[in-house]
Amino acid sequence: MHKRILIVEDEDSIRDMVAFALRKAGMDPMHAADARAAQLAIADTVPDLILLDWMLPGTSGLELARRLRREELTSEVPIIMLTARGEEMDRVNGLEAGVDDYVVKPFSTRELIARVKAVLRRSQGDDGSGVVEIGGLKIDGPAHRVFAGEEAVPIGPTEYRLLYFFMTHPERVYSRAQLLDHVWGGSVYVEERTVDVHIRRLRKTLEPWNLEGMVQTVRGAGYRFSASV
Amino acid sequence: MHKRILIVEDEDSIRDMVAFALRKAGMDPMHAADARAAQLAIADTVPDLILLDWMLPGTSGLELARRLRREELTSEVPIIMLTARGEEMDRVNGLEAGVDDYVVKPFSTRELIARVKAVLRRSQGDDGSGVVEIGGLKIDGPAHRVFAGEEAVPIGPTEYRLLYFFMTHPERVYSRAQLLDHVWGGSVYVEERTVDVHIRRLRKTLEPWNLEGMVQTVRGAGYRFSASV
DNA sequence: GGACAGTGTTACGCAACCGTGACAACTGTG
DNA sequence: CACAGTTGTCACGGTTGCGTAACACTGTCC
Repeated sequence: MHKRILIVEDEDSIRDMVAFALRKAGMDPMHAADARAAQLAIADTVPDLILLDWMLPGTSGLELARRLRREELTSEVPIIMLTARGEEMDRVNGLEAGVDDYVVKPFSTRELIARVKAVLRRSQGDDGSGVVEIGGLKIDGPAHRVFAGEEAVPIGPTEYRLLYFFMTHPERVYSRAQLLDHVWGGSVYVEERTVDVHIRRLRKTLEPWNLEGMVQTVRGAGYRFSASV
Repeated sequence: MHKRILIVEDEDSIRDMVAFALRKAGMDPMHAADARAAQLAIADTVPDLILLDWMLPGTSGLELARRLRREELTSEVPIIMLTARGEEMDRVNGLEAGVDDYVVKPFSTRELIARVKAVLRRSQGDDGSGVVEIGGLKIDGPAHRVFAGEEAVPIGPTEYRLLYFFMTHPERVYSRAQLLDHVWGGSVYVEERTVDVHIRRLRKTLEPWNLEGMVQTVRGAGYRFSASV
């Protein structure tokens, strides 16, 4: 789950500091010194988040943000602005341009990482409410309920926990042992094949809505939950 | 509907001032001087809201907030942080830890009370009138009455409190322990199975209006009150 | 194409969980 | 003090969901 973060910043010292912090936090930093380099980098690989310096040589950060919003590929990539103190006045313009958050220089790397994580969380549907929705399937943690579209899905406790884990960790393969750890809780011993059976049961409960394809088998590796069939 | 507010603050003067203001506003203040005392107080009775000083001797307010969020019983008790000016930098950390609001010292008691009320209102689906209506069932807090459509529903004290809690916290699962804490009040010890019996009694009182389906069992998790069947 | 490992499917016994009715203790009232 | 209303607890029975084994099936590698 290495998140790719593009840093658009002309000062080397700040760029290196941020890159180091991001790498330490398990993310994958790329960088560009100005707007042109940023667009080239994005054309190559669309990042999961962009850290954008307000003041850039040539095209300003604000102008770049506006452009990125207009492009289809980048219209949903979250942007965090790096601003110097005193530039805060322009917050309004930033919000208008679709910026997701601000960090005021000088900032601690801890604060930056916290904001990056928060924005990433928000951008992936996890808004902290405990409700996750993926491909027509919705799971409501607090209410302990599952919906396929508008209909409630009857589901047992273990199937529910399994589905909840999958929906909060989609697009990723988990071995039977890992699933036992996360869903059953590690301290109890059950056979690995038990996972298979519950996978089967989960598929069966999703069958009436033709969603059983979301639970996918990866031969020799485990199971994956995915929106795409 | 006396709301229990826990004040976690080591300075006597502030604590007393806040307690006095809260009492005047019709709430029920408890207090603790540090994190340890706070946890003991909570173990006795889960409050409806926590006022938490940022700087505490020993465990910091932030750390305590994180802990409380992890505990099932207190995971949804709203927290308002009391911070000194200049500590605002750490807002990010606070939001991450699930803090609901901030009040910056020095604050007026009027402001504090306003925030407390706002947060309390937000934390339960209460618009302030004390009257809640869900799916044909209406509960009138001030009048201490329940209506199914136009008809009054005869209901006992405990059933009433249980129903009131459910109707102010619908669409959400509560374990028996949580219900005991919120409806019975925490400081008394009763068996968890007692909840079952009162659930049963509540269902029976709602039966003549075919509303017993609103009280739902979630096997292995607890009970939920919901308009949808 | 044959052998084998990996996976899907089904059936079954068991344990956990929950609903229900009965009952005794408690409370307040006249 | 008697009585009605209310409450907490217990015990029993039924149901649900669970883990496991056994077997069928599928894909892969030589």
